[in-house]
Amino acid sequence: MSSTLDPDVNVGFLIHDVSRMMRAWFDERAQELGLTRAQWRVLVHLAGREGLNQSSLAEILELDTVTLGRHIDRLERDGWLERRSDPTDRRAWCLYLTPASRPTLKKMEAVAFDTITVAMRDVDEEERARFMNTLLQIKSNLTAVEVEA
Amino acid sequence: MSSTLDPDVNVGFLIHDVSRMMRAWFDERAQELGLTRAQWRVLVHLAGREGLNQSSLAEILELDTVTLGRHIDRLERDGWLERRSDPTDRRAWCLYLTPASRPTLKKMEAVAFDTITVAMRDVDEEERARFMNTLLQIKSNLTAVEVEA
DNA sequence: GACATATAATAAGCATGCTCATAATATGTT
DNA sequence: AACATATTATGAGCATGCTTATTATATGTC
Repeated sequence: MSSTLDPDVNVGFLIHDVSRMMRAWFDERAQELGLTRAQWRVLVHLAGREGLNQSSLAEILELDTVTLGRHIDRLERDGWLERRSDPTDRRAWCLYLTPASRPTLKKMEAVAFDTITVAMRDVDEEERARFMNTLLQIKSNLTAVEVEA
Repeated sequence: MSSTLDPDVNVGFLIHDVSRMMRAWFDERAQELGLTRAQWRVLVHLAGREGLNQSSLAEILELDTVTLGRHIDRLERDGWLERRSDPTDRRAWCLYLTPASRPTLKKMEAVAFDTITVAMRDVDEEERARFMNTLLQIKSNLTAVEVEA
């Protein structure tokens, strides 16, 4: 029978496992910096695009506005970003990083770099490039189907 | 600067995204079958190894015993598996699929197959094999580091 | 201007992962 | 037998993803 469905080599399970393991590795090292991986992801994508509102950022992150809203709540509470009211739309908030978050983002980057270094040990440059390409292809395939549906 | 840390091409974020998107795609199609992806994963790994206790199954799934315990609660409540007391260890439960779960597992397999088919569109056999190998390598790298730590 | 529709954000609540703490039982040592 | 330690499972509580419903405000149409 096809190996596709063998749980030990099913590519879906494998991606899920790898994702979970990388997350765990990263979170363990990043814990002392006071930001979770998901929170960091929000800040990274906000950096350089400040002034965005929550909906736009949610779209970039491919997250729900609800899910992002909760992250923003906690990030604001903990002093990583600011909500400023939008002068042109009273429903919306404009998002800005606080000065405090810059150095922490730098440190998180180093942890991310370490994570990738460990994960990719013994995977050469060519193989990494192929791997990334396949991931991008899969992402694009799934995005395409979603749009159709 | 290294592209490694660009959020749009960071391999960690990419794996995370792909994992999330595959999960969403799968869950949407599997919803009517009454099992979530995570629950299905538990049942698939239990099938063929019945009589296991929760700790052993948690180890196979690389899940926490707490996390697995909650899945078992719901799976038992919904009639997908049975807990039978272990005659040799009064702390432990032995786990068994119910007859009802077999046909549903078959259907879930079909959904899994479709998921992979969609995700892997335009990725040829050789590239798939390379992709799987890299995933396995990453998993092994992360497992190795965990053991060291 | 009034009404219908769309958009930005939040509230409530579920599933899934985790950690830390606890209860019950096994096991190994003395 | 008694005690210390390990193992099996659960309880409580947090973070992160989701969906559905609601509130407030914009926008487009009559």
